Amino acid sequence: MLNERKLAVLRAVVEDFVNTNEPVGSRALADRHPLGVSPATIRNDMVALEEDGYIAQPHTSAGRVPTDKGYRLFVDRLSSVKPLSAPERRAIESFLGGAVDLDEIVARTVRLLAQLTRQVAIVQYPSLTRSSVQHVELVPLGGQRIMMVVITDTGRVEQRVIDGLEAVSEHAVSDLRAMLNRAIAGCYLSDVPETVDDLPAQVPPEHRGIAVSVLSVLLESLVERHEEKIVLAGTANLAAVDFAASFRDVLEALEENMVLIRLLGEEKDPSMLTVSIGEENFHKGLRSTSVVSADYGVGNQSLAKIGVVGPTRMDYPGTMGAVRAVARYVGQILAGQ
Amino acid sequence: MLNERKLAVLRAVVEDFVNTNEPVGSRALADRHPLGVSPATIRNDMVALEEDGYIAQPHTSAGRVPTDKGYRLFVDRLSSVKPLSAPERRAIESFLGGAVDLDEIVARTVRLLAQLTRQVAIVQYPSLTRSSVQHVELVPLGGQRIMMVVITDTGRVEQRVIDGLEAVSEHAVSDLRAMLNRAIAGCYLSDVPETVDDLPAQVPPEHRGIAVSVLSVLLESLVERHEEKIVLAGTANLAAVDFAASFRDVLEALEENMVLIRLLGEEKDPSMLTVSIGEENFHKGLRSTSVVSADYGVGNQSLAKIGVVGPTRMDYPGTMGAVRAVARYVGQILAGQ
DNA sequence: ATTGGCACTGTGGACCAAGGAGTGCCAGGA
DNA sequence: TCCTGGCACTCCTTGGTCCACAGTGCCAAT
Repeated sequence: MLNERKLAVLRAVVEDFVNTNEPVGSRALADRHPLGVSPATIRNDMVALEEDGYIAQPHTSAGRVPTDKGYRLFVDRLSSVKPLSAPERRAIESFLGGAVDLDEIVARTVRLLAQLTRQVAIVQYPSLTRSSVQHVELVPLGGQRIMMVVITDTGRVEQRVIDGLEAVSEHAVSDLRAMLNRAIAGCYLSDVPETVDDLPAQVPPEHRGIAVSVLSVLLESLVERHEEKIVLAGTANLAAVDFAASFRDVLEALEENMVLIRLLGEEKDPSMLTVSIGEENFHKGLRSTSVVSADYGVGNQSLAKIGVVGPTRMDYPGTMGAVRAVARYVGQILAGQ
Repeated sequence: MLNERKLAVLRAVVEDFVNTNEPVGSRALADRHPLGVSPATIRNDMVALEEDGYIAQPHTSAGRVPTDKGYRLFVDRLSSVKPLSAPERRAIESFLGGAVDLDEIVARTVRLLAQLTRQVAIVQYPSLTRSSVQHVELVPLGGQRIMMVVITDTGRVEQRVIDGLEAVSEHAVSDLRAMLNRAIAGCYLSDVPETVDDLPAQVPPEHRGIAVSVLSVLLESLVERHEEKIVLAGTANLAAVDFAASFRDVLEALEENMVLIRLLGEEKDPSMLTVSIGEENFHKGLRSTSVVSADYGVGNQSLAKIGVVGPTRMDYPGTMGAVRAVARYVGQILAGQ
């Protein structure tokens, strides 16, 4: 059905359309690409590609534009991830290397990715469920309140105030702190629930109430309600694009954290890079955008994801290259910390 | 020069233009406002207003549009802050009341303000310099590293990793922790530098190196480099507006934290509400926007600011009412915590 | 299977005319 | 002195027509 040349034509259509943002005609293709055939032949191939739904024409006497299906084929079979140039890689390295704590690493990563791709970048904080507990700190705040601070091995810090409903002594708190740390330091957060299960029993009865409060807040905040933190940058890059859907819809979608999380969460491809094109996106505001995302992590353990949102007519090889490279560097930086 | 009626005309021009987003003519004014005079008279007043630079016409046969100077006069003398309706106030209260920690309070506040004003909302975290230290925690991370966590009375938590360059014992750390807390708990952050000045001298010589490292990081992270944290919401609301400056410029300006900080920082008015209109803004990308900002705080101590960015043709009384109301509620919530 | 030729078709820009909104000015009236 | 109705003028907007252009689909020839 689709011989080599037709595929070459499709590839050329995608590349030209991405460059020019205008429907591309047979003559232009013949001129700019070494296809070795005349415009007429290309036209014939184009009808075939159009019948199969890979390209479409906005109106009768216009050139062709790739459809989502066309982009999909392009990404899957017609293109390869474009590695970054050496200067680009050095720039990444030095830019990310200067970060001092997790917040800064994440903030820099998202800005970097936005700048590199000239699109909207999304970075997820390292997942809590896949991190392990480094230390739990309990700080009496006076009155009946305690602040709990959990520090993970990935540098993430979560804090929560616990209203104890009974007065707590310094002593009780430090006992509880020691016990907690003995129990769960080094433990994966996902294993925390069963690990602390029998802890209240070990607490002297007079402090059991407060221990139960602390544990319930711990579990609720870290495990059950694993709100993933996400940051975003480069929305200004959207202004350069004209979307089929209204701009506003795209911005609105990007402001919803739940949407972003799900956007990155959709893992079709078990390998590193996932691309979700146009109508493939679950959210209707994002039907005219594509999302390129990747896992990052330390070693071969995935901690979270990063991604880029842009128009369907994006430079897929370049974007994929940037996302992959940044994901790798973030992993390295986190490992080195 | 500007008699009562001319001012009334200006007010009417502003109000109508804000409503319709179209240049407003003398006939429309006479119809929609009880000025008690004919269109011809209004026309005469309009030439006067135009000569004084309060209004302008896009082209000869069009109606008038307020200038920045016109808006300024309107805000200063012709309008009054519009209080929120009772249902609106209840909605604020219940929405903000549900927040559990500082992050959530801030996140909810910014969303609320964006929704209320249908514009871009900015909320600054409570300033570190005006908070007092509740507790300092030092956690040995193993090896030569220590994590320092500072908790303030406003619920803000700052953490930083210190690379000690020498091995530290549990014991040394807890000594240092106790000493630090004795010295600076309850102390305003701005007073911390002088308070800890003579602290190293009290440390046994063998731990003095680590004490100095800890103190320098403490000072550097909390006082000198008082990076103010800022969050933002409602950028999608910008899509509904057509700016003189490009949209992209506005979005870019809003992505720069430094710009936002300075935007809120400009305090012209010693009272609660500050309004900065169009060309008054220092940033060129924001020359076609106005900023309404207010302090919030506990008691009469200001902690930080919140604000709204919108087109110069915004509903000033309504926006100012919303900003003022939200600022008050946030203060109350923080006080109650 | 490929190609040059050719008729066909929407789009977009240029041009023009009519309609309308709003103004500035003036002379008359309270 | 101030207000008002009237009127001529200006400029934008809208709609219509026309034309050039880019690109197509088809066909006959190679």
